[in-house]
Amino acid sequence: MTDNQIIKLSELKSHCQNCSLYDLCLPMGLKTGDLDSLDNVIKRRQSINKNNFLFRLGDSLKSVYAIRSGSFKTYLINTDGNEQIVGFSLPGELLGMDAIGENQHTCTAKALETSSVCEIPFDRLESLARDIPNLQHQLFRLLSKEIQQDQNLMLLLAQMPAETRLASFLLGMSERLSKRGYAANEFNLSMSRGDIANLLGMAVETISRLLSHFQENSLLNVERKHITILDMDKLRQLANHSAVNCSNSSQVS
Amino acid sequence: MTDNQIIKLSELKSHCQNCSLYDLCLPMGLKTGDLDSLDNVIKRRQSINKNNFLFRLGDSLKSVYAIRSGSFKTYLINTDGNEQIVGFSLPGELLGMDAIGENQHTCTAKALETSSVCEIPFDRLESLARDIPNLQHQLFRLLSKEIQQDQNLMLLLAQMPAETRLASFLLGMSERLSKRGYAANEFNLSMSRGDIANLLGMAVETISRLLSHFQENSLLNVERKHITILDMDKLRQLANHSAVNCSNSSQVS
DNA sequence: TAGAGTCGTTGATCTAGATCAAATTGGCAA
DNA sequence: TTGCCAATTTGATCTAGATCAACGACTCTA
Repeated sequence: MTDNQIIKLSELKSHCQNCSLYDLCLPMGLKTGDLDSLDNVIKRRQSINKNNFLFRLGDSLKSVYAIRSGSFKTYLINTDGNEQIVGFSLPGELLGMDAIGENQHTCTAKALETSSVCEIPFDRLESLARDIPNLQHQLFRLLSKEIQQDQNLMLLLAQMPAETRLASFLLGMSERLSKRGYAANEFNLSMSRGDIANLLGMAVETISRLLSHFQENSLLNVERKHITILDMDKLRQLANHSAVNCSNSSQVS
Repeated sequence: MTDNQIIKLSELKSHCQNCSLYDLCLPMGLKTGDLDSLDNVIKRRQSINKNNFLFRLGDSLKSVYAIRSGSFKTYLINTDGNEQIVGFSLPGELLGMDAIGENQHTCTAKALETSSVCEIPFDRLESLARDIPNLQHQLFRLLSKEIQQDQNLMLLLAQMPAETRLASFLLGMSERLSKRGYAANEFNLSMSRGDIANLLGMAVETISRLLSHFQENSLLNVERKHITILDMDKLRQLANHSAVNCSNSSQVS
């Protein structure tokens, strides 16, 4: 690799236009000129180590964050002091929009692995949205999509048995990851069994047992965090043909 | 009542400025000039009979609706064809924002009783939001508030026992109704036991038993749909000091 | 590289709340 | 009014999945 190429590479990495997540992230559907405006607003790259916080419940809203790599869990703290995970976030998703209502974050976002994000100061994003109708519409879309996702998760929690919940969760992860260019049938879960259990309203033991059970039935291959989906159709059947997108963060498409 | 008064009354009823829900509804925080613009956009008054639909899953997004009187339930249909209620909506709340993401409604809104709404064409609202920064911010707030509410309901569904769920639901209804000027400790539930059970992910029988139980313990007085809260503190305790706002519609404050 | 702590798995038991069954009440159409 | 249907209540039973318990496997630290 020549010096020239190296320079180009670093240049590539620093603009929305050339970001590999371009069509997943906020810029989707913006015209070139508008993209430049957005580009100017974004504070690029910030690295967060595993178990560190991107923001915490109660933090005042300064920025929203586009995830470049890694993953996060977002959770509430209930009155007993326990966490309730409300979503896992993957690259290309926008995190932190929850705070707009109260001007402060209503949940905490913790890195599940070393991750990197683009920081977007919110006040500038909001004023930019007034100048770029398309961006305003995009933001409305993101928020309303998130509501839909949460509602689907509510449905799952309110009336689906454990098996359906887990199948639906795995299917959702598979779909989201495949959108990001990863294999649909083979991936690593960055979150613990406990985190999955918490999100789905079940006990860790039940998650573990179901995974073993899925493996016995040749639906999955489970090797610690590494999941291989062997029979997608069967999994879909168990999931009632509905994959939950438990992102609790905003996805464009 | 003189003719003159009648005329004035009808005039009163037809403008946001004079609506009794003024400070609950969308106009909150807008300046007089901006209010006039909003006023011009609103198609006033539409009456919906019990069990009729305000919109249905799949309908294309034309308008959002501000509830003037009555109440609605909003629900999804799961893959087995069963409904999953995601919220109940009361006067002063905005219904239909769910549709922005896909440009079509992702849930169905059905009147629980004869109700009346103000219809607000969405395209005009969106363009108005670009001209009125405060309105744009207001809309962002509404959407993000709804996300918060849904997340709190998720927490309830994922980790709280039946008793806490119902107590929290009743507390939420009480709080919302009292904001609307009704008594906090005495109200009518417009939805059936079955609807409550569905929202909270429980069986009708459990709802019924718990209500009887609450009554035995002098927490409540239950007479069919009419609920009187006798011991608010105790109810709060059972609810873990968290009231779910299961509005699935947007509330300003 | 030993030791401690965390995470995951598996088995045994228990229980909150579902499901099934039946009686009671109320609302409403004819 | 009567009769019917839907909603609610109450009781009896059953079960999915929680909880408790014990152990094996990884991972991090020193």
